[in-house]
Amino acid sequence: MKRNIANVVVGLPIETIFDYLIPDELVNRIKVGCRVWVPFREKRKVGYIVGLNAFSSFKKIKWVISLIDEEPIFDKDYLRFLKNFNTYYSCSLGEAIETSLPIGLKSGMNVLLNKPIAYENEKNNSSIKLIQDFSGKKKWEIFFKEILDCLRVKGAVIFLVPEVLYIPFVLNKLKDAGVKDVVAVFNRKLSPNRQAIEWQKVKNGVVNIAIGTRSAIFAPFKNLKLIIIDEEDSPSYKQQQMPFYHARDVALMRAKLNRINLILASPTPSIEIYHLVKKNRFKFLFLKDEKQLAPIKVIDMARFSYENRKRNQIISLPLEIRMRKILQDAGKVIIFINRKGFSNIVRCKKCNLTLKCSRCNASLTYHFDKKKLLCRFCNYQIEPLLLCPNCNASYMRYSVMGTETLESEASRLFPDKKVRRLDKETGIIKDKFDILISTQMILKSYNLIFADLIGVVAIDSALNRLDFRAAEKTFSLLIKLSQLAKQEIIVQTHNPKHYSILSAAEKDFPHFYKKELRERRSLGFPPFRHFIFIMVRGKRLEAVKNFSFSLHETLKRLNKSKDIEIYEPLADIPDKLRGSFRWQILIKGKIIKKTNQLIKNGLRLQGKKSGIIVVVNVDI
DNA sequence: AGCACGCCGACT
DNA sequence: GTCGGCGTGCTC
Repeated sequence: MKRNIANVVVGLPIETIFDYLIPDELVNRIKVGCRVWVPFREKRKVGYIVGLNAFSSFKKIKWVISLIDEEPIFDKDYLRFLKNFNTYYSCSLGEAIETSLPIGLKSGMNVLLNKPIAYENEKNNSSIKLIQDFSGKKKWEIFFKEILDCLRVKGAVIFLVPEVLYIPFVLNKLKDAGVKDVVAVFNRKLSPNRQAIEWQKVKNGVVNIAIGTRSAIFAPFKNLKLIIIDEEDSPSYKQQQMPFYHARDVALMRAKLNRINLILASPTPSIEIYHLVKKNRFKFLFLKDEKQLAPIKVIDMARFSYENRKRNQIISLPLEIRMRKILQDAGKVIIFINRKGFSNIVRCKKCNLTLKCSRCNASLTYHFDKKKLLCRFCNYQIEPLLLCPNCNASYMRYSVMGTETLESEASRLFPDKKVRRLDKETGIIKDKFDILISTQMILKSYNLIFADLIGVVAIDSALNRLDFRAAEKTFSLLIKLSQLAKQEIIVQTHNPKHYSILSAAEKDFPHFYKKELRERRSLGFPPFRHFIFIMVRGKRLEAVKNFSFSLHETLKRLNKSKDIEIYEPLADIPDKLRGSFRWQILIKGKIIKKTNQLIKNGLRLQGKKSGIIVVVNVDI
């Protein structure tokens, strides 16, 4: 029977599979996985063949214009993975295919592909290993051993790094370790041509190693046997655009379909991975090492608040004294401040109570524009308080702090010392410093910048952050900083008893993870529930709000499952970005597939509205 | 997504 | 009358 009907998907948010007639001269050349040019509306578009058939139930069928690839750009195995991907992340198969491809291939760029060699993929027996390494050195020995073992049996490796900056570092490490193989580099910042070349190297089996950022997880190796994810807990593995995939979860997906050894490494593993590893009794290597983490000293700011208020300083007296000593001995100091912007927590000046949402345990934050205190998760909101509801004796402080303030304060305290600033704007600093005022950027310097003393002055803004990972991020931040300090860390906090700060100070990992997991479980947070956000945006606030609330109603009405909770629409933070208002609906679900199905049904029933864009963010 | 079709208000 | 705003629906 002549299979002259091509089942085609396109890179649009449409789930429909379109049928096209295949011209006679192409019938024997066209294969599943090939790209074709097809007429689509009044234009031509790149289509991806996902099936071949002898019949079509569609009447007004059009002809395939031409064939782009003589050999498939994805095989059956990879297509299976893409199908898993598109159901999980609630996008179309066409969008899934296009996210997996280098930029140029979407617009029909020609590539030269070899005939595929038969390769038998072993199924379903992946091993997962988590490495916790403080030195950032010992893990490399394991990486290299695994890589060499893998290459020896003609397997392929994907090595993921969180930042572009790490790629040359890893390449050098590989060279030093005697890995002479050619390596493909994946990174969406490379030119389209370069991306296509690197991709072809993988596809044609010219290389067996791919290194890169997030998108490297799609490297189309037929013989993939090993995936290494360094700094596994880095948020940069999560794409902040549709489809909102997480490279680590995509790795798990690929590992589920083929026999792959997955190695995840971090000095501070993510809660999700820690839980997964413990639950399934995967291998967990805890590498304590000769270089101990610097001791962390906690300063209870409540006890120094009087002096501080009088001095009107961010740097507390004990920290200043310690700095003076270190600087006298020609040592270096880093003052770490959490965010460049402003903190917006509300705290009682006297008893240090911070206002929290009773339902979510998340801190309420003050929103200057609305003049309201609100919880990000459940829409709980109250009028800003003047007096503290706890002690009734003092009024609430709406604090504000930034890096510039600190810089001038440090210069004033130590006029003869070189004060420098490191944040996203200033970039990586090259000149010497005595005192460095730094943001989160310091953690991206791949442990190249050190100091004798690190003062952490605004940890509370990390702790009171508006997301459920606040405690986890605080804990890992302190541990990572203690890798960079030669002598000690001093943490100024109003929450000296908080378990994330206490367990960091005591380097008590099991305690932290146990406590945090218990908390997450009781609140119905990940990893015990999936968080899915339906994000609604548009130019007109009223339209966005109306749509959100109406969609919320529809979803509520449709939902029959006890495993799915749908929360009231809530303005995103910031609620206006690049001229668009953004609202979101949080959905907590036990099973992704079921939850996504409900969302899909809800969106279909709700219909589209002009000027309103809806995207779905799975596993925030 | 992106584009055509179609149905109401403001205007030469 | 008809120009254009945007709401609706479809793309093999």
